[in-house]
Amino acid sequence: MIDVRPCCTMPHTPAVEDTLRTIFVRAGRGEPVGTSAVADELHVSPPTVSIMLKRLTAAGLVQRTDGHLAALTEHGSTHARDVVRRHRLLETFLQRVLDVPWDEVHAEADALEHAVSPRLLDRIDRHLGHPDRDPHGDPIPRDGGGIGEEWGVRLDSAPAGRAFHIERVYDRDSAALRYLADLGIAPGVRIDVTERQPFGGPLWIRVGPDAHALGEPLTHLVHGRVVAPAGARGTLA
Amino acid sequence: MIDVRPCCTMPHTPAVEDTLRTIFVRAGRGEPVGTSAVADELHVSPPTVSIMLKRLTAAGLVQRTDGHLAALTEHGSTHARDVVRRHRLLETFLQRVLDVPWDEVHAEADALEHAVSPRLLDRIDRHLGHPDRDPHGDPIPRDGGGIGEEWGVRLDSAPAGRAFHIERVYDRDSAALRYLADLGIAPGVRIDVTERQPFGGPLWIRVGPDAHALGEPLTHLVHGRVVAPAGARGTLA
DNA sequence: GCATAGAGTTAGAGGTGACTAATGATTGAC
DNA sequence: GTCAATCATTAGTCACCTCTAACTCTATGC
Ligand SMILES: [Mn+2]
Ligand SMILES: [Mn+2]
Ligand SMILES: [Mn+2]
Ligand SMILES: [Mn+2]
Repeated sequence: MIDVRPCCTMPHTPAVEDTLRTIFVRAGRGEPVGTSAVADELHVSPPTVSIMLKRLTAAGLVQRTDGHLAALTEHGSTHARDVVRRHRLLETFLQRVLDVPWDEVHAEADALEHAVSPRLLDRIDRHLGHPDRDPHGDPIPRDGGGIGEEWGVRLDSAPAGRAFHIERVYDRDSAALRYLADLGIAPGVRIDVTERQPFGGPLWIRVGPDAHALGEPLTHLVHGRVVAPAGARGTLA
Repeated sequence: MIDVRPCCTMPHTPAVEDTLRTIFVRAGRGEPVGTSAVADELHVSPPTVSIMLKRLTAAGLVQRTDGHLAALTEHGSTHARDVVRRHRLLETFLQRVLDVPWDEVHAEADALEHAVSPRLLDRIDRHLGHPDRDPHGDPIPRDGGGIGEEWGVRLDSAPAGRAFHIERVYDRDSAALRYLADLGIAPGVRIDVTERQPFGGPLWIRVGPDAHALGEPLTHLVHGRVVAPAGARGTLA
């Protein structure tokens, strides 16, 4: 049995920080936060996460809800946001200063986030001019709140015949990011949704002059907002 | 008892890497590498180092000599040099790109050195233009050997009445580095040794127009070479 | 109703890294 | 020559992180 223990007496090890960050991001995306889901993202076994969640709960950083799901307490959120801030600032720095490609920054930041001191992070933030968003369009939390964590509309639920403004692309899957980048899909890009096949069939889009069919898993990674009827394109073409 | 185990089966944890680096640097300075000395530098207890040295010995990375002293094997040297390369490249990057002050880069690099991937290190090296030396004048090891680890003459054994070209300043003691920087003492600077007091008394030096007395511990941190009689100054003044 | 699949947890174990306290070994002082 | 200081090691604990194997629970399907 694990004792109840205030958060401050628990060391913030890499495993603890990674778990907090994962819960924060998954919950932000509105996905259920279960033991196995977290285990998958962290590449560890479910028992490892089970024990970790128990420790985090005892420390008052996590609350368990009905069906074994996990949610951050307010205190847990504060710590998680700090880790997310480090992670996203580092991603931004790696891309802007060292030209690390889009699909590699996540893995590098995952390691570095546990090794940057607050002072160093501050220098990085200043050097970048206090950026708002990381290379995937994810908001960088600030001390005073700042931009929220809202994820907008997922591409697979965008209506056909409308334009779609891409705001965020989920950064876990490196190969998927490379593929999407090849297609020209990135935050800030506007695409047209031309056709939606039912039952998990492909979603047809246009990126500039090029048409592409996206499989369902890919569409789950892209978030943004529906902006205008695609009919406007007809007047241009 | 710890089994004999080839190096490749032993994880290169931060504790392992820090120990290898510390042995490498201490040995490079010609100082005896004992359990307590390493423990002091790593801020851990002697038993912790004792056990670590036993593991490193079993892995074929360290050899114990006569009086319990430790020395790196050739294989151990290879790994240690890699850690030192990461450490010094990071120090250089932090200073040149992020303006981290001289006396802080060591502590930051001590944490980051365990979190940079080979790919990222390569990008850092390229971004810096493959630097030779870190902010303290320490040589950055390269794959093909490169500059050696020689430490030159220690300032306390420089003769009075001669000029002294500073090549390296030992980077462990942050407060000492700050003090020396205030005095204008840094790699590449030339000073004049004006007077040597015996029995650990102060060493008098001139940095440009300013005269300073250095206590013995400080003189142990500065290495370089004796370059010319200080009498040459008289013709200038 | 019951079997099965999926998710979560418990049990048991091993590796790493850290500590304190006690014990050996060497050296230097008196 | 003995005592004390210094150094290294051993012994004994403990926390953390990870695993596999086994168990529980809860839908879901037939
Ligand atoms: Mn991480
Ligand atoms: Mn990101
Ligand atoms: Mn280190
Ligand atoms: Mn250095």
